[in-house]
Amino acid sequence: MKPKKRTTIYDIAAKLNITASSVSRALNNSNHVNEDTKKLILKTAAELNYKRNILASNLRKGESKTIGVVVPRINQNFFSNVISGIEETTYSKDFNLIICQSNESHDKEIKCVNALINQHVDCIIISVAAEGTDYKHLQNVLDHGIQLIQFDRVVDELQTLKVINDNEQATLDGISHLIEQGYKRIALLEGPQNLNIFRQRKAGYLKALRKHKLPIIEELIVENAWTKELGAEGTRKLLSLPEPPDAIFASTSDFSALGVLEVATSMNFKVPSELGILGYANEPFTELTSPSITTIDQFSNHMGKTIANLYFEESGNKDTAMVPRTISVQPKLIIRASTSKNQNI
Amino acid sequence: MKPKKRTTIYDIAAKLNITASSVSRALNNSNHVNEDTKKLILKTAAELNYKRNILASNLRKGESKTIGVVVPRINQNFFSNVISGIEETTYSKDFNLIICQSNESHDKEIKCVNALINQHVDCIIISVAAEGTDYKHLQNVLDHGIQLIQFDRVVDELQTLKVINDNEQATLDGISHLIEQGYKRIALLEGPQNLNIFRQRKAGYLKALRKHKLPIIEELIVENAWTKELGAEGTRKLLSLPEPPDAIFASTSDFSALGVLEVATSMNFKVPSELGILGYANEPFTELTSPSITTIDQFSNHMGKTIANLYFEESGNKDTAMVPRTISVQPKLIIRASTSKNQNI
DNA sequence: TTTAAACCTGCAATCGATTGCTTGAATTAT
DNA sequence: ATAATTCAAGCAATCGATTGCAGGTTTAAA
Repeated sequence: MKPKKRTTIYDIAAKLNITASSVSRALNNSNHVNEDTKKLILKTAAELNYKRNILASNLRKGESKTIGVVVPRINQNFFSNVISGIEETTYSKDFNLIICQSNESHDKEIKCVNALINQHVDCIIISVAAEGTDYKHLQNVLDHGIQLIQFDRVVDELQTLKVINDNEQATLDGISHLIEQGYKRIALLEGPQNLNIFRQRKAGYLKALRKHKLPIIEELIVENAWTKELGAEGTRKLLSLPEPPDAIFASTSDFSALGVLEVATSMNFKVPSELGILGYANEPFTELTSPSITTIDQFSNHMGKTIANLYFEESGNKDTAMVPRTISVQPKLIIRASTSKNQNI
Repeated sequence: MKPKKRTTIYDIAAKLNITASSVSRALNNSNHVNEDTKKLILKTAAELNYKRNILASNLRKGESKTIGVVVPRINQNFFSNVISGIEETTYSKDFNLIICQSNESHDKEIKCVNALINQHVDCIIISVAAEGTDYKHLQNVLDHGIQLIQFDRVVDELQTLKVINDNEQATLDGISHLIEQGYKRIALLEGPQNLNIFRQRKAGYLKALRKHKLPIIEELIVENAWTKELGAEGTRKLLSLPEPPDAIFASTSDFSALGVLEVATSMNFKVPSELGILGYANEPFTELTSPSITTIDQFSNHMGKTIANLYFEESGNKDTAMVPRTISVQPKLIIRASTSKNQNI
């Protein structure tokens, strides 16, 4: 690690006996520089292996061309796909991406957000942690004049741009599909109700039952069945009931659905004939289990692109004030074997 | 987005009738400031919702406390786990992470690396794209005095810090396991040989065969079977041979192994009794297929932490020159049903 | 009481790039 | 040939934080 000094515009200027101003203008392709000198400067810059110091440039220009992303977990399929989508768009616009993960911890989320504010990022994209009900740190982002875009797990009260899946509609579609297949006692494994997505999925579930005039049975609704283990535990209880359900909607995730499948198999319930299973998220493994699991695809990569585009669209019109709005991406029901009571798929 | 001006140290100084120097010193907890004024400054800073401008600070200090990461794909299980591991460590050290993906494109990789150099990152962590054999851009990183750490897919010739899996040993273990199970005609689906990891896996395969005195049969070695589709295609050819193999090592990935499994099933080869399958990477789905797939775990999250720690260790001793060295993480063979010819697992 | 040391605080330069303003030269129009 | 315009390039301030040096005050030591 020798601290070899990097060439600056001054080095180039000195070598060519001109001022740094001209060098800067040439490098920014301004038309206030003679074409010949511009070429000469560019050539010299290349020779000296010049790399613009973005820190200085951004400081001067008061922008950072950087977007911060905070997600619960980078290595969760849905989020890494969203990030990948965001990256594809931001890269094409020459923006940098700073990635943080909250690990579902409210405290870490706050620290990450503050770190990003310090960095003077132009925008913060966030999907909030499961913990926490207090969102001063997000209000703080807005107070600093930084664009804030929430996605997937959003805080309704905050006036920001939001990109979400239509969880309620997707669930409605999914449950309706179950009912059409002939399932009548449909259980719900629900997630923490402080997160909007889980509230919406529950709402979709209830709406579907009402729509099809099915009774809502309290004992078929299991709280907080987020992980595979909790999903399995909930399923064990459900299937031990005097009148067990004939279908289970693992609203929290496909992992939970996997737990359902494993318990069902071990308790000798036949899937899908005796028990239908509906998951959420279209994790890659859902098409590999036997039977494969019916689930809901969230178009995560596309969602990432939508988010990034939203930012650039919005930052385009600096004159008009930001209008808080929500873009809803329509998820898609992926029908597979685990819910095909009637036909073979 | 109102361009609300952010408070600077000058605002604080003006309010308290002191100079920015003192404010700066107070904020940096220097002991050259009176305790009382320090407290007052900190209090005022909090009141004014002051956030240090890292750009200015870094520009002045000539450091960025930022690490750049370039991987082929963010949303690939192995890489997102490594990134997650890196993040956990860098976060605890107050460093930022800028993430880029090359999408396996050499050109994009070069652009990403240059963008990171522009950003004045302190370190670049990279796993190179499959494309490309020319690594001037990485040499360029070193020439700029930026620490460079390669991982997994490394370029041997470059004198840098490297963190790798012992691919050869892992493969040796895997193939030996196959042989012990009684498989005798073991095929290899190999990856692009410009990548070190695939060369090493091939080397391990050959070494294992020699060690156990098995013949090396050219027609059982299939080039470039990287994806699930290519793996399937290669398998179709292999299983159509007059003397088909009795085991296939999908050295490129578990996805390729999945292709093998699907083709084998559709061609009515019984796994594992008639065909053993060995994958690589321990993707989550490998334990969900039927039969589950034997594979090799790379301890990706741990690898990420190792990489980040290596950087901080190295940056600790600025006085001594960097000694290029390689840290080898030992992967682990995960034995599952797809190779259990003898016993049931 | 005098001298030395310790302690605060301010001044001003610095990091590298950008940009409004100005000047001088070259070009065009009258 | 002279005035008007265009063009190129330089000057100097600016973005916000940091830091070596210097000046002034207070405290401790002689």
